[in-house]
Amino acid sequence: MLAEEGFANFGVNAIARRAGCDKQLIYRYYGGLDGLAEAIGADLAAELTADLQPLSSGPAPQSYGALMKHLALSLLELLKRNRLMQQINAWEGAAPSPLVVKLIAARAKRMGQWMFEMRGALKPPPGVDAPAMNAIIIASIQQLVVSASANGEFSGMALRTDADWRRLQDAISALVESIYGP
Amino acid sequence: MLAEEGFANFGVNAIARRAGCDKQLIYRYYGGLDGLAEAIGADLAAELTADLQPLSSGPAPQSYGALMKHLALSLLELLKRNRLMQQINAWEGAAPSPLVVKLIAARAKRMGQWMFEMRGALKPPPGVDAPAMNAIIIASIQQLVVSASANGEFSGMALRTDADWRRLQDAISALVESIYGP
DNA sequence: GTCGCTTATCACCATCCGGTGACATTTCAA
DNA sequence: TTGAAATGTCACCGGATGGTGATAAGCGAC
Repeated sequence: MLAEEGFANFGVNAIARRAGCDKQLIYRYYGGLDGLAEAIGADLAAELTADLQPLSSGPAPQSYGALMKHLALSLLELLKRNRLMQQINAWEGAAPSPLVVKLIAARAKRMGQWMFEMRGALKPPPGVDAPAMNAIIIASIQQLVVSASANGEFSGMALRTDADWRRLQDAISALVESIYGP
Repeated sequence: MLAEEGFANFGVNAIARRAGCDKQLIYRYYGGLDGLAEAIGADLAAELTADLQPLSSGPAPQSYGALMKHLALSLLELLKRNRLMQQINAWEGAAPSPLVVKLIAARAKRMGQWMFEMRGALKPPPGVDAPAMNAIIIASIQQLVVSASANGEFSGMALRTDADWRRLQDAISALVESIYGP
């Protein structure tokens, strides 16, 4: 329900209606929305772990640039598929409800671990503010995926067909290379 | 009110309460929320025009790279200051209500005009997908400003103090240069 | 003054929300 | 069989929402 409709009408009544049961059961078994958020957070962390698993299994990248390219493109694919994570991103800035905050924390923790594991001993080239650059790259990916899912485009760039997305992948690849080298 | 609280509790009752008048007046003078959105849209367009005005008055950039750097940094400053525009960006992906859609359209139109005027005859270097690159740059700026205003950071990069923002400016400058040249 | 028009205020409606208490039903062990 | 615990269902509460009709207050023209 969160993945499909977001956090707009997310409440006890709507959940119970959709689940086909009485809302009282939500209070009895989860202790209200707070407890339910806890459960959803745990579920999301598990799902995220499963999604991240295959991405770490390939051959280790040879350079920091190659690593970041892999990371960026992987994140793009993962976000494109996972509508719940899109919604979390979309609602992060709009309505930071306790539920959203909880889910963001669960996601950030898991993502950080993954990044750390994959980085290993690779170092960015000197003279480049890698954390800032990476923040810019990740931020753009998040924004573009969210806008694509909401409007099918961003700032005049269409993001609907596979060709559109391939174009974006190429641009991201070129951008990462021009920052960190091949 | 939109700038401060966003679109979360934006309704006839809340507006009337805040304005210190009866909600009936909103229906009488604006024809409900739809008409009010129209008026706000027009107001936003005017405000945006005023904000964009001084940015176009400087010396014309010498290269496409210099132009884009100027555009990106200007957009960053403008967004940082204009909380209403932050809210619009934040709510674009979350809850595309008719009001948000109207405001987005009003903003996109004005921004497009501005971009077109400033570009003039400058051409990007060959072999670079400039629209895609620009979309990435603008997307990252939007996401970073929204996250900064909501959380004070993004993906582990703090965005609170002036020094933080200067660091981001430097990164954006370096990034644009590495794409388009100096 | 008094009429008519614009302006503002109030009371009210149906609907939804989160939350709670009381009741009916099932399950299962003593 | 009986009785208690677990489970499911329903009705209700106060408060909020969007929306509308009736009523009162100001105010200028004749």
